[in-house]
Amino acid sequence: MRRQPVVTDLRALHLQIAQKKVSTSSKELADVVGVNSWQVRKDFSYFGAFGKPGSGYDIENLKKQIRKILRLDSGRKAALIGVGNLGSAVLAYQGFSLYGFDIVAAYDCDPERIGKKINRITIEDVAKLGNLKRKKISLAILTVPESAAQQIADRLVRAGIKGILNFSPIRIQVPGRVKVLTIDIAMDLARLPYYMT
Amino acid sequence: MRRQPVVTDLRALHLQIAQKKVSTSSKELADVVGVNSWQVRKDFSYFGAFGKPGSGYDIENLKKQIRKILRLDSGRKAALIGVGNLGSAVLAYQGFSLYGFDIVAAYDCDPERIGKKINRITIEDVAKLGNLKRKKISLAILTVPESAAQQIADRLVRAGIKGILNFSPIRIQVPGRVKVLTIDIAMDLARLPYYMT
DNA sequence: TTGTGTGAAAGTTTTCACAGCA
DNA sequence: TGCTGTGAAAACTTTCACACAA
Repeated sequence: MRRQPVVTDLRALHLQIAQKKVSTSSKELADVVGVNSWQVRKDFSYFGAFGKPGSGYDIENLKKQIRKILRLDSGRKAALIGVGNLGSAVLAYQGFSLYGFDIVAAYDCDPERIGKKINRITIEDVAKLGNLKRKKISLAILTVPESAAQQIADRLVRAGIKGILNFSPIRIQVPGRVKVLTIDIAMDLARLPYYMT
Repeated sequence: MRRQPVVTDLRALHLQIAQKKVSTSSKELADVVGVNSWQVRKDFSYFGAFGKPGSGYDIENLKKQIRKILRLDSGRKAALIGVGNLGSAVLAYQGFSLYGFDIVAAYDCDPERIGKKINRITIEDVAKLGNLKRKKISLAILTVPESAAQQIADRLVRAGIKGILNFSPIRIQVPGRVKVLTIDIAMDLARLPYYMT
């Protein structure tokens, strides 16, 4: 499978909706995300033909199509585990609805935090992770300390989670059917000097 | 230029140092980072020949070489701008020294926060961003709200910053000589459902 | 005329397999 | 023998340029 800049087009579309536009072109989308127009067209062509020659793309329809491609059309639910500074920042962040999904639950092991509310979500005891399945939550955001990450990941897998966004700087081990995406902030920062003059 | 998994090898090396090992092989490194042994060798070969046939790599020497390749050998300094939840989490994180650099300054605009200490760093007034040059800081971590990101980025560029790790979900505009790496958490999460079964 | 969708060319990365050194 | 370093093949991605539909 290929890289997936189609995601970035979703954000571009939202910018154009904010400008009350009804249709757009591959050139306009490309300018917003910083690529070439034929890259946008090629990426779309991999999944189908959504535009009209001469007039471009209907924004509402294109948005619907991209959401379908990315499987963001069925109101995905996510849970966040570990409500420290990083977890709180992610919980408070408003940008998820843009992509058609919501963080609907948060878990922590600290009794001080359990029961408190952040952004309308009540923090639950991590012992209750088992209820993820009942709540039909399939995505997890893992913002726990490194030492707890693997153990919590195991429990997430048992609770039926299918995708994990992992913020701890370790490679967590999961069965092949579960997709993990790791964000290692220190490693990302370490990449910068190589590209600096 | 090519992708840069050499960075991930640095972490693997540290794990092996923790195990008091003196030498290692491409196979061992590959297992830790989750790739094939010939991928590790090919990546190294792009920069030189660091190993000995039959016996593998001397860990201390390899670490030195990788740091040199990634330009992490000259004690790089970084500043963090925006000490909200996300900024605090990054400041508190201990993992940067692993890659040979340090966050040595933090800035915010909130008078409540200015003067406070997190992880031995005193938060300064964002009005004093100009002193980055004097402090020989060349990297910045941008954890300010989306609305302030471009404005602060402009000031970072004027203060001589050469690389920015940007956590706001916008494409910030900088001169070509400045390298920006953007981490968009919502977009990363949006990528997951596509890969889920 | 304008702007899509795509086939073919160029460029890059990944994978393989093995010669050769310690 | 054990493990590196690398040339050559395969796979993939990016770029280009243009036929054609509205």
